[in-house]
Amino acid sequence: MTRRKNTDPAVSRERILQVALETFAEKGYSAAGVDALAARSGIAKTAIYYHFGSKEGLLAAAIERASSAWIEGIRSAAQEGDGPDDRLRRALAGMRAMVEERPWILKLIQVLALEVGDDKPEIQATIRGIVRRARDTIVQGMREALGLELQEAELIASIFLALYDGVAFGHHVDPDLAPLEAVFEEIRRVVMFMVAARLNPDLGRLLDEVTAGAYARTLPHRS
Amino acid sequence: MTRRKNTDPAVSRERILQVALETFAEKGYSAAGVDALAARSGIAKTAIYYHFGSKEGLLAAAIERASSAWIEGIRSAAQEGDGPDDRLRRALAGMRAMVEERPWILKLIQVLALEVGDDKPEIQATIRGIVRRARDTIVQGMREALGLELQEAELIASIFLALYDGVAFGHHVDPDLAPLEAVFEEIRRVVMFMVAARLNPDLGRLLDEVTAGAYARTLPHRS
DNA sequence: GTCTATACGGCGATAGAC
DNA sequence: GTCTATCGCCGTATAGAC
Repeated sequence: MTRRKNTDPAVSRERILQVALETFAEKGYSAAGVDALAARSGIAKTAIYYHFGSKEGLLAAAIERASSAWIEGIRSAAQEGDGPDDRLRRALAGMRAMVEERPWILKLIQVLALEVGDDKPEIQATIRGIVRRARDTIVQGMREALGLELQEAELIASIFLALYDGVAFGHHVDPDLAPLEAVFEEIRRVVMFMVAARLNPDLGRLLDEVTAGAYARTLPHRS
Repeated sequence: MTRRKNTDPAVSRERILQVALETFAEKGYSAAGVDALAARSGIAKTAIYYHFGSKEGLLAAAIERASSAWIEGIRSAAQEGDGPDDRLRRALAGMRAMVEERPWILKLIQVLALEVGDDKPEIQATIRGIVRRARDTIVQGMREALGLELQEAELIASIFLALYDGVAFGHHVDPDLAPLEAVFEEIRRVVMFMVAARLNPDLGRLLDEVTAGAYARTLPHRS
């Protein structure tokens, strides 16, 4: 009648992932030692290596999980919206909340991509998967919101995503650089601009002319 | 008549900085050991600590130098342009060249900000200084190009910078996600849009209406 | 003030017995 | 799966030479 400590390996995996994510978020990746993770999760250090192969593998697995929840959260928030404009607003509200309340998710993704998995094809693939999924979710969201296939939807989604990443990074570096309220409002207008320019090619050209005209009006003749 | 090994400490400093930047760029920050840097530069390991205090301090110093040259390069490229439109094009060409040819500069800045100097006020200050300088250079560039003080110029510059950072990150993660050619062309239009919307407030409102109209036209009536 | 030699503690990772 | 032991490397502190 000996009680086995852990009948299910999945339980151990979950426990480690949870502790790892908490600790990485709290203290940063490199500052969180594997020994400490093992102690905190009550699981042997070597078991971590058995499950995830390396500390980097652990980070990748933890991020994989967290980013899925994160993408899904924004997606579902957007889906509650009524009409393209409202959907975009809700999506942006969700994205902004992430930057303000859970900045470590994006931070850890960036750390993993920049420092850790630079020459590990498997980890690179994980990150690419996350980025692709995020982009494809945006594309799908635009498709649903507009009810049609947008030209260059993937390009727009990529830029949208890049803008978000960059804003999150900038806010992490210097929260006072620009107020998030204004930044996200401007992102909204920029995204609307990019979409509108594709919905009607004439409109795109018109916008180009209008912006060019704005310059010309400002500078009647140079030198 | 003994020949002193090093009459000038600045020479040592320069040598280390140069080697460090090369090695960090080549192998990544954490993968480049201080031992290797010392061996490659022919300077004792502990001398590095004498000059820069820590490995992080060394990275900060190396980035400080590199980013100055990098900002200045883009700034001077833009200044050769004739008129706002041409200046923007040249600046973007310079920025794109940086992403393609020297991606490690931005990468190292991001690493320093995200992982390394997360809780070291001095290093945080260094990074903020770089970001602020980059943003202010953009603001100044717009001022010179347009010949007037733009409303919300700092907001626009921040978003421009964020967009650039994000694109560089995305390209590092997955070069095939979106072609740089198209991405930078779209950035150009987005920046022009943001600027034009400020040059004439009516124009800003018009653009909002036009984009809103584009949606309405696409979806005459929902459900 | 500039640099070197030596030594230390800690980390990620591995090997082998259970 | 866990445990113990161990390895090699890294960043760092210190004492002292020029």
